[in-house]
Amino acid sequence: MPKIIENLDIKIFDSAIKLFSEYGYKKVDMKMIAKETKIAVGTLYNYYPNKKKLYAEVFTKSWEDTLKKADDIMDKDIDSKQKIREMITILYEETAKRQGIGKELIKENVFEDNVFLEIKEKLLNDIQSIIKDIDTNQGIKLDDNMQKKLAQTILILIITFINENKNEKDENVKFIIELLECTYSG
Amino acid sequence: MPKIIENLDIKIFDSAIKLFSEYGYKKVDMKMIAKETKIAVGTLYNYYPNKKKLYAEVFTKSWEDTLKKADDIMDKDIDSKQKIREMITILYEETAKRQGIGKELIKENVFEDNVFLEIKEKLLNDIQSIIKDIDTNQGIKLDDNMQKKLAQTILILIITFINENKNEKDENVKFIIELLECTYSG
Amino acid sequence: MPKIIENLDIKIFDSAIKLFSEYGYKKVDMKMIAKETKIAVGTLYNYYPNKKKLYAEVFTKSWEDTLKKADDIMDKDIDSKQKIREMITILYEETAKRQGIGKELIKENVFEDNVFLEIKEKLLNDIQSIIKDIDTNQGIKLDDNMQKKLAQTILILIITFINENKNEKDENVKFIIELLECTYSG
Amino acid sequence: MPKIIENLDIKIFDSAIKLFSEYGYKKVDMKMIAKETKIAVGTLYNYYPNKKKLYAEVFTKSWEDTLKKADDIMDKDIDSKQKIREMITILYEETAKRQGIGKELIKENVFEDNVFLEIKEKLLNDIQSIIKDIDTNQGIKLDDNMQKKLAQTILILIITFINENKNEKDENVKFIIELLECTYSG
DNA sequence: TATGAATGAGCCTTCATTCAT
DNA sequence: AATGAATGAAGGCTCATTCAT
Repeated sequence: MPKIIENLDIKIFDSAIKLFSEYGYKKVDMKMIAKETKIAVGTLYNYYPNKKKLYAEVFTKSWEDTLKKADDIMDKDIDSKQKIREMITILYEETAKRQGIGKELIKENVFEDNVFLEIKEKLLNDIQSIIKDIDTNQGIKLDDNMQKKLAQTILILIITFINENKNEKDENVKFIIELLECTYSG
Repeated sequence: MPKIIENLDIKIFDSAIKLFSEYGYKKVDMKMIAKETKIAVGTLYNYYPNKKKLYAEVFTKSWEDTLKKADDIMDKDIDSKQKIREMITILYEETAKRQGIGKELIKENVFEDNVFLEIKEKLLNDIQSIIKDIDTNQGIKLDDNMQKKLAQTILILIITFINENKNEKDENVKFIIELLECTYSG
Repeated sequence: MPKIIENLDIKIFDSAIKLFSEYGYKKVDMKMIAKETKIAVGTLYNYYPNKKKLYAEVFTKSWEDTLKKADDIMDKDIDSKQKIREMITILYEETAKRQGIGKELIKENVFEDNVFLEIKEKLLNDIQSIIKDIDTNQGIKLDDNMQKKLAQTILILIITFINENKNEKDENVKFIIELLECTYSG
Repeated sequence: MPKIIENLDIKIFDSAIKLFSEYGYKKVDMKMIAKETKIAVGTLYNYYPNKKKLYAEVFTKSWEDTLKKADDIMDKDIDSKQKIREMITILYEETAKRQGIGKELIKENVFEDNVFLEIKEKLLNDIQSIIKDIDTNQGIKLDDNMQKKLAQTILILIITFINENKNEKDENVKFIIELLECTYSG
């Protein structure tokens, strides 16, 4: 068995997530990631073929994780208002963990790469289907385009508030929830 | 014999705004701006000390312009619901003109520079004061933090929808207005 | 007028030809060329878009030069035997000037780039047409494929002998000429 | 438990010859050779100290093989004209098998290593001694330098024609033979 | 002041080789 | 002896900025 550092892919991933979150894609260079992981640059390339792919991986995986947690909530047997609350809360908390990475969802022109568009689409679809779910439970019927815009609103507000109003988690979440509820009752 | 060019600072500014709007900060290089202005690269540096400052200038000025237009609407003697509508519409249209530039408001960590934070703060303050105005007219009293978040929401939704739902101007504007109105009635 | 180094394209070209001749494509790096030219690396890229293109330029130009000289001889009003002699001699002398560069004609798989195949094709065509010319003058009629192989033979022998039998210019040239003449008389 | 593999040196050699023949020195990397041999990269280094040496080995051995076959023909009891034919034919066929490897004989400055010069020298000596043999049989006396150049010519033409006129084996061989015969009769 | 060529730090990526297991 | 992950020097290219004219 060869020289081995355990779970190096994960360690690299973690360094990358940390650095990308803090500094954003551009300012992080491969040497930084290697240094943070305490390995040589070349080693990175045994696990991720290039910087963009590494970023894409970090980006995708972390959002997928988040979505999984959101889905888990959807499956819970609780009333739909409560569901919304928990959902927004979990999305908020997870996104907060990786600030710099959430933002890439907005500045898509940094990457012509489709990975980002795809994951965003997927993310929005998921949120939208959660909204649809809630709609059904509440006996309300918003049209598709409305649902889509609502999903976009939720996502972007989460990202924005995390960055803008750093220490107001509870108010931020409350605001988003109320906005959503108001839409239903309005 | 150096040719003397009149209003060169403005000409450079115009080229810069055009290019940054279309391609965003990163993809525009100083040569492009020089070429568009039909001057030499070196000349740029006689008017703007570096790329970042030039961008900041462009960014600031163009948003200030927009805000002026929004203020004009506030001074109009029309009912406050109509005001909201016109306001959102004008913000939307102006922002749409310079996509690439609007987005920088979100990805602020690209620049450690405060110019962007400052202008954003100013922008939000202005929108917030417009909201406050409307509040007063409607006899409603939202607390400051609420107002601030509402301002943030409006701004970010405009930027987002312009980028995401390009050809749906009317629906986009309508959605934002309704969201806002719902908040008041809710 | 900006800072300027006169004929820098030519100076770079000359450094490149010198280094590529001596060390071959692979071993020469852009920094070496810059250093030899006494300029910064970036400056190279103002004149040649990348290493491969620079090499291609050097390669093409130097062979075109050689061919021009060969053509001049073809136009001379001398007997065709004498023509062969002068032709081979000039090809030999010119090629000798840039050893390392001649050899690229053989190891074409280094570059998938067509520039090299094209210039080789052109070179062989030229030599072949010279051969055809001589044929006509001598009242001999070799078929095309034969002429082509003869052209290949001349070219490759020149390159080979220059590299292998460095200090035997006269014998090398004589050998090639005799080989060619023997073909005609045989 | 390390698995012990029999004749691993030979297996590596075979993989290497196959890959170098097909792709040339540069494009083949150690991982490819390891993969082809179905062993680990590290294992290669237990048998060959580095890539260059492995290549040199492959190169040397395969040419030695070829030469042995050429020698066998020399020992045959057939008329010398026939000998030339068979000799050229066998050299051609063998060289064709390993294109990528033949070419290294020309671009020797890729390697400062002497192995290539040595094997080339040996190869040329062998061909030259075959020529000498033929000379004697034909009662002709070419001087040494002439013989050497003839040997160089044969070798280089074989390599060249294989690469340039891929599907013309018979014409290629015929051309080389005639060139050689013409020298004798001229 | 205008010019635009010159500068060079900086960054991604490759791959032969090493070495812990 | 076999493994294959880890290493890191090396090299191509970019582009904001400088500065001689």
